[in-house]
Amino acid sequence: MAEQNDKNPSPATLMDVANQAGVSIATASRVLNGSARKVRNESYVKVMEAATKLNYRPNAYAQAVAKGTAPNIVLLVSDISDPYFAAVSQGVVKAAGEQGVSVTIGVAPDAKSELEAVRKATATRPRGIIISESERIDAPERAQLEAELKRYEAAGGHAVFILNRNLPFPAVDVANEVGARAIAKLIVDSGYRRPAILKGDDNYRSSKERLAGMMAVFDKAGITVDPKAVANGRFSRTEGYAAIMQLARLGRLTAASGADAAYDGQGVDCVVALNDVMAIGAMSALRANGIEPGKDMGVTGFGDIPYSADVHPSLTTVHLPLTEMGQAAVERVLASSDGDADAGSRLIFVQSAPDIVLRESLPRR
Amino acid sequence: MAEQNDKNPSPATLMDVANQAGVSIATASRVLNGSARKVRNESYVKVMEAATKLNYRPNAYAQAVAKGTAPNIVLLVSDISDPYFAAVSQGVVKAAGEQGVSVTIGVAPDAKSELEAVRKATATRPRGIIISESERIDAPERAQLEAELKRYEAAGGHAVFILNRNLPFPAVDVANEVGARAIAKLIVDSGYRRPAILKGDDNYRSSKERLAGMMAVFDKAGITVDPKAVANGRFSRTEGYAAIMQLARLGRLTAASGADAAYDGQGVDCVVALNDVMAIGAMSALRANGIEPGKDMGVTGFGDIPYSADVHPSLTTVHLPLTEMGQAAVERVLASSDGDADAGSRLIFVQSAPDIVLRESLPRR
DNA sequence: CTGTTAGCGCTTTCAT
DNA sequence: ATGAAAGCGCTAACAG
Repeated sequence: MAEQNDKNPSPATLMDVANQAGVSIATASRVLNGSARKVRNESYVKVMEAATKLNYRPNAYAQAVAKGTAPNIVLLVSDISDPYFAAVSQGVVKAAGEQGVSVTIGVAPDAKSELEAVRKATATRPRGIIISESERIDAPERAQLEAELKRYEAAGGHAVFILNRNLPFPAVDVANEVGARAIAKLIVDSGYRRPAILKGDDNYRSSKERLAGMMAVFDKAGITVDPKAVANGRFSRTEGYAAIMQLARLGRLTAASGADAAYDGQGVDCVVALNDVMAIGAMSALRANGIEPGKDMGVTGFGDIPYSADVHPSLTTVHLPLTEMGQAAVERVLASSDGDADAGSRLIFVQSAPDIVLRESLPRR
Repeated sequence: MAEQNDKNPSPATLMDVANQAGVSIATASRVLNGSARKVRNESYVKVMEAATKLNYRPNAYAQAVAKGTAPNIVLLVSDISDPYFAAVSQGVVKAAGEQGVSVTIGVAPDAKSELEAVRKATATRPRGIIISESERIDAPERAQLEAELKRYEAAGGHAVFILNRNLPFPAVDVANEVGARAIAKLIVDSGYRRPAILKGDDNYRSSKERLAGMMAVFDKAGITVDPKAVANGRFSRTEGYAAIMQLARLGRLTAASGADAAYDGQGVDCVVALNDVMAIGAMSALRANGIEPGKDMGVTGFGDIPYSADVHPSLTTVHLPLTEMGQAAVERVLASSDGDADAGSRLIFVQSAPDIVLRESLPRR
């Protein structure tokens, strides 16, 4: 009575397959996973049959241990439910998938969890670590993060940031300033003169560059942005909303609110957000204050996340190649990890001239 | 001249730490990773110091191989950039993070890639596999998928579906029908009589149940849904858009288009989408046909994805606890995997009475 | 409490 | 072309 129990709770191993096929475990390994198959056709077939019959699946971890390297890359984002990250992630996953490497997505909203996440990630010795943050976080953890990643690199890993060039690692970048100039020009040309600015942390490159580009154009047009109309916040819907609520509460937005209004009591005529989700949050807040965005006040974003076309009113913004940015990051990681020595410079530019997307939130006035 | 080269390209191993600390590798393992620390305080300190100095990070894969189990769960979604999945994913990542298990997100838009993804996933022997699909896919791969997952379960794994109870695996579920009834009632009570329905595949439970719930209410209200006003599509923005375009092209939507119009030439007075992204796509398509959603025609969705509040007009829909659904899936996976034998029934209900969210897309008429 | 010693499943020389 | 054997880094009995 052979105990050939069918519901054996453990998966077939390479050895099982080898036995079943009547070959050595080494041979089995060669046909199932190895590279150059120097295996006689006969045994090749036997092994394949055995594998199919036993439903063999290589243990990815064991392979990783034996090979000393893992077939995955990890992607760290601040928030998956933010459409910006979703779009970037999509590019990462797509590109990685095409190369047969899987991606582990980690979510780290703040510096502390980010450091933890990186530590966990390095413990898995992935081919690469891609970090896409919503802002530059100046925290004590920052130095540790850098050290950790440096060690990871020294150990043969590859770290790439997306839109953050503050740390000494390769970074995917876009022509933020060019895009900013373009939309600022549109704002001016459309007849707006008193912009409120919703920006991110000054240390976050993207925010800084976008701001610089816009300011240059405003200056040239003779517009001096009133500091009373500038608000800070993280690049999130919530903070875009909060920023406007705050401005409204202080009476800065409209002339009606009296002397506190920005621009010498005239109030602002448009809200310029340095990122789409902030713009979307801002529109909601404007409405909460009885101001109809796209009508009583112009609004612009930056990024062109997929849903910016669906919001109310649809958002006039700067198109950024979000998906491509994710892909570029993967390419860089994989190229470096394929021994491509120093695969290019530290900055990886994607698309040189961001297009501006004209929609309804910034009507000519 | 000690060759104590600092830029050694390979990370410290447990052995390095043990040597450095002057203890056995077993002891080092105990203090660094093991559970019950039965280690003398003195050696504990020495090991910790050595570990810090050498910057030791356990090799997650080696641990997994040695332990025979991995500290992660994999989440398979059809599309990360879909806000529905983003919200669910967020719940999954959050819940998993709290338990110290990391999540690997895979993207599999169709049956074929899904099967592949599951195969890759099982090769990594994760604690669990959570599958969140946008529809039921009837394809030959389906049987293989089931077989694969069954094998995975037999090997001690745990598979959980989110909103798909067609396969014999645990599934997170919500009261679709109740929600559907509620919104149908709202539609009727708001004065609408000639709904167009945008549904998903009939084999996809969520779509089917929502449809059934609505139909029951419409029937009772004496409304017979005109088959000419019913369109199929996947649960995506694109297909919601396409469905409406198609209906418009056939002249079904408005009385103006003549005899082809649904409801005996009267045309429809509202579009009822069985999911939010379809509704959003539909609104865009309506506009493309000169019909202003929320004004000329009512629109409803189902799901209450975060951005449904921001679209134009904001969407009246049925709230689904998206994040909680993700969390519930994780809890089930972890509970089962913690030996909680048969942790509950096959269906995991989240929230029994879906609320309906009143916004602007369905004004009283 | 701590060290020894087997493995975990797989890859990879190194012989044959 | 194929097998034997030595690891990969870590865990887990099993003695002390």
